[in-house]
Amino acid sequence: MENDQTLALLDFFKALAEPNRLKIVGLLAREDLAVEQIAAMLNLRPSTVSNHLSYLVHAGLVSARPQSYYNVYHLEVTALQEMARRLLSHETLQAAAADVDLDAYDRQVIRNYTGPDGRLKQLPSQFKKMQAVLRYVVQVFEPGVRYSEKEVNERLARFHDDTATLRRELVEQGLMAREGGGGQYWRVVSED
Amino acid sequence: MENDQTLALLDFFKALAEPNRLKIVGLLAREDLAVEQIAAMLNLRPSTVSNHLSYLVHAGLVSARPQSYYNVYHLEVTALQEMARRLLSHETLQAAAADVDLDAYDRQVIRNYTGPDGRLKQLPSQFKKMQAVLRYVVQVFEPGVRYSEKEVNERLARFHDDTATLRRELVEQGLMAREGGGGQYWRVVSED
DNA sequence: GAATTAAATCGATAATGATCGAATTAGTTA
DNA sequence: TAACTAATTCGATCATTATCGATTTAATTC
Repeated sequence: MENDQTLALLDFFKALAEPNRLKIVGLLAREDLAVEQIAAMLNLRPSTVSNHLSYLVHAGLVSARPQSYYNVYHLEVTALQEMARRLLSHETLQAAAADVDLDAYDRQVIRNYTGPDGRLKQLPSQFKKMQAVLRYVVQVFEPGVRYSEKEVNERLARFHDDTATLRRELVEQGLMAREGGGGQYWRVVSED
Repeated sequence: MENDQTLALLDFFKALAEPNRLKIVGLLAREDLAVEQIAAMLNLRPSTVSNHLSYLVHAGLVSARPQSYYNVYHLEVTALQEMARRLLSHETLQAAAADVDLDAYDRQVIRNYTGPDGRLKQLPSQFKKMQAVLRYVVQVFEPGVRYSEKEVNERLARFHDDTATLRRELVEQGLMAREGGGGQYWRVVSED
């Protein structure tokens, strides 16, 4: 997590992920109310309602206005709609996974399929795992450099004897490209 | 609660109100993933991830597609945006408080201020409570009927001797209206 | 058919949170 | 100043749930 944006999003969801708090928001959508009034309507003790309201205030969905010697709570409709609007954008969700270790699975597969010499003990039959292996081996090719088929095979041979399969899969998965018919290969750089 | 719409809303919030589940959604926003992959990325056991995914599936935010002999999970972006859009409408929130006892607070105030004879022991000084009392006493007037000031006082006297204050407050709070200067009063019907 | 693999389910544990009553705070009325 | 009122905070209890390891299920590979 770590991310400010995402923490706010989490507080937002936590605030609304409880039945009585949803009801409180529904009541405040009609009119401003004091703790005592909400407590009577929901048949809860004022201390309980106070606790619920603290979640809503912390999420910025509700504000308290002192009036004479009690507090009147008010729904911040704009804050709520702002959050909802933010949910409609794709970047918001991707940011939630900002600090996740995206390569952890690949490393796990590599660890299982390579011996102490760094060579592949075998080629995975599973699609997922083959992809992880391919993303690993493709790193021996420099972006922007052209390689002959012989050079490609030499480099792939460091990992496994079946260089033909590796080469074909690399092209099929779009990690490398080949000039039509000729012997020129190069690494494709992903846009991620 | 009881309400289908609201229950779905609650499941939606519950599904997203947990840090690791938010991260899973963020990961699935990039690409479809299998349980094992997610588990490696988040450094959690597959059983834990499976549990989290069941919440997301139940909320309709994620779907599972069997592929060879494992499951590939997919983010239902449209379902998520549909929920977000629903949040932007006011009716959705009001529906959350559909089955709440809106008059519970008023009854509580009336109970505290009336004696066994049904008369008011005193008039509340607090604004909130006075409003509750006024909503109570105004019910002795029929909607659509016009009353002289004398008739108004007679009816209010059933509740308290200070009929002048009650009459003035009823008009001030918009619960009754008076014809300019003349002695004609009538009950105002609220739109709620 | 036997061994392997991914995922789900189950049982247990530890952490979080919903709720209440009691005590405290702060502002109000008399 | 004293008594009152609304709200918050505190301490305790009970329910929910996040997590793990072990077991089970189902599909795959050899």
